[in-house]
Amino acid sequence: MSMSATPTRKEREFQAREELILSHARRLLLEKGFQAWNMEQLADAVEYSKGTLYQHFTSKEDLVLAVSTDALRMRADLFEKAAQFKGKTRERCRAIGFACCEFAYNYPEYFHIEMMLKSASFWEKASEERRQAHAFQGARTWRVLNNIVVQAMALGDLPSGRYTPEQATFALVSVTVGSHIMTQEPILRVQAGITDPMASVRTNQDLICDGLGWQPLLHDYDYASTDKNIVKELFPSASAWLHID
Amino acid sequence: MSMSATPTRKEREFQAREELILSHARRLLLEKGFQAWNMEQLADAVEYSKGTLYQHFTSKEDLVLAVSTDALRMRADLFEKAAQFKGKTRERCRAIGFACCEFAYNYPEYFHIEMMLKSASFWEKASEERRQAHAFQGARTWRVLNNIVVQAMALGDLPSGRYTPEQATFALVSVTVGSHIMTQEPILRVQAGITDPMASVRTNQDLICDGLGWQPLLHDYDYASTDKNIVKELFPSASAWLHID
DNA sequence: CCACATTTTGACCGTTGGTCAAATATTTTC
DNA sequence: GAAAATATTTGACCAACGGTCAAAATGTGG
Repeated sequence: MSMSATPTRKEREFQAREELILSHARRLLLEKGFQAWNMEQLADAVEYSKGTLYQHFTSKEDLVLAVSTDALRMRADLFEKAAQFKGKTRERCRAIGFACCEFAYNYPEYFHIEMMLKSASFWEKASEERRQAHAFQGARTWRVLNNIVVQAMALGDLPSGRYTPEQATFALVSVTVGSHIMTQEPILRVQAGITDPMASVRTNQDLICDGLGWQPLLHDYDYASTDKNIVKELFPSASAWLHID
Repeated sequence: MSMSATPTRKEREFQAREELILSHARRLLLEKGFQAWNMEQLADAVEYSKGTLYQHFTSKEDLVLAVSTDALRMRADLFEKAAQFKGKTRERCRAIGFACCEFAYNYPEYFHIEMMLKSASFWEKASEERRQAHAFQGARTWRVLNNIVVQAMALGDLPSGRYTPEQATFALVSVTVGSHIMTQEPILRVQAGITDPMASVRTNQDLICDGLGWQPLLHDYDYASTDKNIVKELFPSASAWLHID
């Protein structure tokens, strides 16, 4: 019965078990999607019973939302790290693009899950707590990118007359999400002749930035050098998904 | 036992019933999504039994895929109609943008369903016939847009050195899908201050076109006149979703 | 060692997608 | 036009699964 802020042994055990459950659920989601596994199987995997799972999560949807929010938190972390990059505003925006690819490489199932959250009656079945946690992490990623856009306009790198910062940020978010989803569509990949999905995503981001008139434009500057620095300083492990010919 | 190509009475009745089922399923999907209705309820609605439904569709997923493909066919029809617009290549591309908004307005549930198709184990449960039908309609929409891009490059409206036609088409498809999905996200709508979703989608398409250097650029030409003509000639009913201040 | 509190369990429930033998309707045959 | 043959429709039934809860197991304090 501790009144202190430090967790008791019980509380720590509870937390450790929750992470165990989440890690196994993440694996199942990655391997099988949402439908092709059930709570019984997950209970077997973590070596607890079904009833115990429901002490941590109100429903299967609540559990999946928790997995998704965990991933979203990591993405926000990567975004904040990328935003620290020293350079012009467009270079920093570019660093965010790398962060998003780094994330997508490590959590390839994430966008699928995120799409499920939008369509189904997921939100009704999830607990209020987890809904708020998800919204909070989503707001973090938005804020990081929007801050860079605001600064770019303040500095004059990005024309401020035609589009509001929010419009520009929204365009970047939309093209990024859309590109990640579309690159994961096998049929479209063949039609569009895509061999390097991450490169396609970043190309589309460049198109939006150029369309916004974000200086310096793609072909007026040596972004190859920028990219080298971003990778070296922020994402040394990016070579796993970065295909440079 | 007719050997002729014209359908017998039975075949016509079967076809009519299939359309009845599809129209009720479409309504249920629109009102309740995927989970919040079951095959029993659909059977009641069409005044047939569950068993009869399964003579038309191999599974609930197969049925939903059929609804989705129907919608996709209408979209392809609208695209082909829009591509006929007389004008510069970028104006025709713009007409496609209008077609997509017209479609999204009439089938607001479509993108949600389309996202379900990507994530879940939908395809396994659907019949081979319906899978092919869906791929065919998808290919139609791609082709229409890609043709315009190819022509634009041939005419010199669109620089052909930097991006391939497929890359340009892919960028437009990605930004469109991403924008439609994102505009349907209530939280993001507040964050981005979006009051007119369709306008946001079309703005993002313009940004990609400008980024590609598709002449004439957005602010070098009187596209307001173009838009008036597109609406008048192709989509007279667009006033329902077109908010012009 | 016992009494009490907490945690864990898995049998059980309701719902739902899907099946199939029986009932019903339709067509063919004589 | 009645009986036989064929085709269609039905809804009871099944299995799978998310979720619940009384009982068993475990832990705790005296």
